[in-house]
Amino acid sequence: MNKNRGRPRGRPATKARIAEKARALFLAHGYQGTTLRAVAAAADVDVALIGYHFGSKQGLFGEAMNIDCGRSTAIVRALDGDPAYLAERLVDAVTALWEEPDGAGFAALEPVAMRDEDVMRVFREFLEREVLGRIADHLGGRHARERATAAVAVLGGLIFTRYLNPLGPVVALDAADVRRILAPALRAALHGRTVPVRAHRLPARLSRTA
Amino acid sequence: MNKNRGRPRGRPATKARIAEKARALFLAHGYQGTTLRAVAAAADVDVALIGYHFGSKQGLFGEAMNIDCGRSTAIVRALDGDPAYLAERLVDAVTALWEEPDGAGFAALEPVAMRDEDVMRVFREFLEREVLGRIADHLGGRHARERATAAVAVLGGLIFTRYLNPLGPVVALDAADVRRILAPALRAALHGRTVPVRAHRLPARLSRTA
DNA sequence: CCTGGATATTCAACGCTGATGAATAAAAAC
DNA sequence: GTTTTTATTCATCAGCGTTGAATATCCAGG
Repeated sequence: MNKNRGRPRGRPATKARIAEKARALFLAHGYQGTTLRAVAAAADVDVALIGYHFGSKQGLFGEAMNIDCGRSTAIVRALDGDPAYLAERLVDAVTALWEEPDGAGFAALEPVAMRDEDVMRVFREFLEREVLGRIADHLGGRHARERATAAVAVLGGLIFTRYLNPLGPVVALDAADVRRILAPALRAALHGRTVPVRAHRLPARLSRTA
Repeated sequence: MNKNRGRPRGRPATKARIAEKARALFLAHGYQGTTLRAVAAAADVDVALIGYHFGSKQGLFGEAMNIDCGRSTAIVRALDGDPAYLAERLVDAVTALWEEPDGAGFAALEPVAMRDEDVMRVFREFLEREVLGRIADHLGGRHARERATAAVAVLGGLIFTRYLNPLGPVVALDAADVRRILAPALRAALHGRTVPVRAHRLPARLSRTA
């Protein structure tokens, strides 16, 4: 009568394996693009076991993507340290600012923040004065303010797509992933590199598309 | 033999009625929250008729939301052409999308957009489905989705800091300036470069500050 | 007027999704 | 040694978007 049913022998870390495979699939294909059956197949497990361990797809998502952040620091302090990793520290500072564990982060005012004009103005001033201004001062040089503006645009993009108007694929990342994939862009913004190849021919080429 | 089947008498504007009801439902419940069967029921029509008129759910969304012509396709068209200037074309496509001269751009819904949860949701789905998905498909390769996510974060930053919650220094730029200072960041995001120097020492260095 | 294609509509089914209750086997508690 | 708790599979559900076929009306050519 016996099939593969019932509790298996030993203590296989099945739940952890499911979460691990789920995380990889969520990162690769996004939330909608990842089916529970695909996760179950990757973990070599029945679909129903996911429901047993995690309750629902959202429960699996929440647990698999569990943000491990436990950092708290201001943007300004990110300016100190090795200039080579300034971009990484700035990205980390933004994520840490929201995802502070003890409810002290900006995450508290997340849900309704977008509809409140006052909150948005606070935001604007924070980005413009605190972030942009300090970054520009720190960078120095001829085009410091332009480069700082680009950097703030990138950081604002992180804030916008992850917290204020959260996009699934951005939320799916943990803080380390965010740093990894966004730091290169922020570094390019900070360094203010121009077009690396054949820059002089750019405008003519682009005039048609724009 | 006759049922309710076949072409009805007269010239009922069925297609327009479907799009109209669909638009209301998309705004009320979002893309995922709106089922084709609900739309069909609201329009007093069979589900299959939607497929006949609009091809797919995405087609219905595009037509109902008027983002099919010259809007989402502007992003798609930017994908064609010299890969070396893909970043420039994408930045231009976003600015052009808002700053279309004849009032046809997104600028029309700008003032109230931020406070309207429904508009934001549509916007979110536009970014996630139309922009991120198409960029990921176009890039291909192993980390295509990650790189597309980074790119959308950068483009979202432009949208956020220039249009939705306008920051003075960003608004002060013209379209050419925006392209010049933001294209390097977007290019880095698209190429998905990792840390250029001493990458292996990164985690230890950051653990203190972050 | 008649006829034949083009058009618009419903019907019926498919394969897939996420979810759930029941059966079962091992482990843990008593 | 028995009972309870835990982990797992199986079988099935309703709902989803999509598709092929049937059917009724419109419209153009004779």
